[in-house]
Amino acid sequence: MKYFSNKDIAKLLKEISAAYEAKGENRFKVVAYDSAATSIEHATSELKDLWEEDKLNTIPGLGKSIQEHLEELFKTGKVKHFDSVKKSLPQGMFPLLDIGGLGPKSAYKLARELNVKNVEDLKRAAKEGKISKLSGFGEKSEEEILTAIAELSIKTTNRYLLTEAFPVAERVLKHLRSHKDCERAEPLGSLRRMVATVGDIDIAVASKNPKAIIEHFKKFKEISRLLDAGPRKSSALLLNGMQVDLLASSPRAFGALLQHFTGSKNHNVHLREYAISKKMSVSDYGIKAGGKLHEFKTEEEFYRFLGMDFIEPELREDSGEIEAALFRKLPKVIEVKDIKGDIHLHSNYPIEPSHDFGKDSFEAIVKRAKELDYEYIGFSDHSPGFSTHSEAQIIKLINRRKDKIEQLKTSSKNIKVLNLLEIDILTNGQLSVPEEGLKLLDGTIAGIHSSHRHNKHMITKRLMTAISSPYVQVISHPTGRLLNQRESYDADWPKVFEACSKSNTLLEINACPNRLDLTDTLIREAIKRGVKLMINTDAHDLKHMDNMRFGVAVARRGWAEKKHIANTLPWVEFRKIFRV
DNA sequence: GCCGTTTTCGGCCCGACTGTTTTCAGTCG
Repeated sequence: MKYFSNKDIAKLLKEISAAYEAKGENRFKVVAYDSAATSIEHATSELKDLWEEDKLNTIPGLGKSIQEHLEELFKTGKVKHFDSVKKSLPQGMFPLLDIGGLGPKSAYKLARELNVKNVEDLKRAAKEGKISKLSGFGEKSEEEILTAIAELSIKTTNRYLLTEAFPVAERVLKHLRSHKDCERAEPLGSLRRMVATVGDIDIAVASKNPKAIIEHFKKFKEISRLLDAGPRKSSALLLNGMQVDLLASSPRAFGALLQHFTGSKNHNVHLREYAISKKMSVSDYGIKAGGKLHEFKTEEEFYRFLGMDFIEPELREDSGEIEAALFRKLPKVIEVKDIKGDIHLHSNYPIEPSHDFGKDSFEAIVKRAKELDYEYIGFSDHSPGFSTHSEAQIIKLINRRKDKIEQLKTSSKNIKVLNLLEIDILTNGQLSVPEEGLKLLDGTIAGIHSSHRHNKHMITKRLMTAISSPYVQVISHPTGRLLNQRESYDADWPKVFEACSKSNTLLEINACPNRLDLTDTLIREAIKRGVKLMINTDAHDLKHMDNMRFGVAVARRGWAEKKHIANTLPWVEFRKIFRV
């Protein structure tokens, strides 16, 4: 049977939402399906896994009815009710929903009136001038449709890594800040919330002259097409296919704008519903209460006015943060400055020829670590190939490297150095370095680097074996995901967490921007189960050592506090984890 | 269809922008 990924399911629910809207169903039902779909798109666990663990109800917006439909989907591969809903409509409307600017109503009308079956048909109809003849459509909309169809191919379907999106945002910000009336310009939306991947770039500007800012924005060199531009809001598609949304407001009301545009959407909806219950009304202009609009320069004032604590952007996912803020129960989440060391670092030390190793020397890494004010670092080069070396050879190589690192330990002032290796958890669960070799090290980081497609049972077994080893202190990138490339593998996480908690094995939060692994939801789950974590950059290059902030961000999204993260400990405490 | 420090019934965020209109519907975030 077909595997249904979150993406597939979200698309399916969006189609059902569109179908209901086209049919003129209760609009709240339409919204319910749509928000369930959005919620699933943003979920960081696969729904199939959650369903197997009976935890579908942890996804906001999935109630009894949709959960039952999903159960049917996972069991039988289809949902009879969905099929019958879609069947009563022209099938050609669904492919049209991908076209920007076309919603359910328009897609339905076009599919029905023009009998189009797909995007190609619609393109032909537009070129023949058939669309502009329909009531409700005109020449402009016909033109818009053709443009939007042309853009389908340049608009990438993938979401962007934070490291891809930030530089683009920086260029837009630089352009905006060059205008004399720009008082502040900030990246918001999922970028500010540090979601692992972002779909577009949202930017807010504080200015006494928003109109001038919008005019200035329109002149940004990288704009391919302006999607819309009003007096305070504008959207544009860039040459690289990314979309930028810009919102400008007076500095007086910038707090509410920051809040509004940071999202998430679900957070805002929940917040506004709460406001209504208190006879207030929230918008991006401020908070209306007692017939008066209250404006806020900062978000702190904004949240305080609603009677709650300030909520860090990374927490705004409508996963309990509003209730926590009301009851002063928000976590004091970890910050970059709390980090005292980074122990997953790859050097250019040639442990064996033709090995995957880092770009920089031990010495250069030590120097950089000192600049970052770290108290300790760990060299965790990959272990020598298991299949290409005998045990004796592996031990010899580890010994040789040990000598080099020991020298470094004595010569390095003001920073402690750990002699570690990142070893492989082999397909049979065994470690890639024999016990005698492990004894030569201060500790090990173990990770799965092969056979990622093993089933849940096998992966869990492999992880459990590594966790139970007295020589393994840390499990690296525990889910194995590579954003936009490879899904997480499946493991029995509750079981893994329990084992880690018992053996005091640390789970890594890998800060590499295309990993961010553990994921935010698993971090939160792990913490609840008493697992200790640590954040490492897995740097293969000095520059990568600066990625720590992404690891900290994902930890924050998982509600991690300083006390949950082992490498916030000072050296005297931290060393106890290792054999030093 | 979802959800609950406002309720298990009866509500459901708020506003901008566009095009086709003569006051609004559709789409988007």
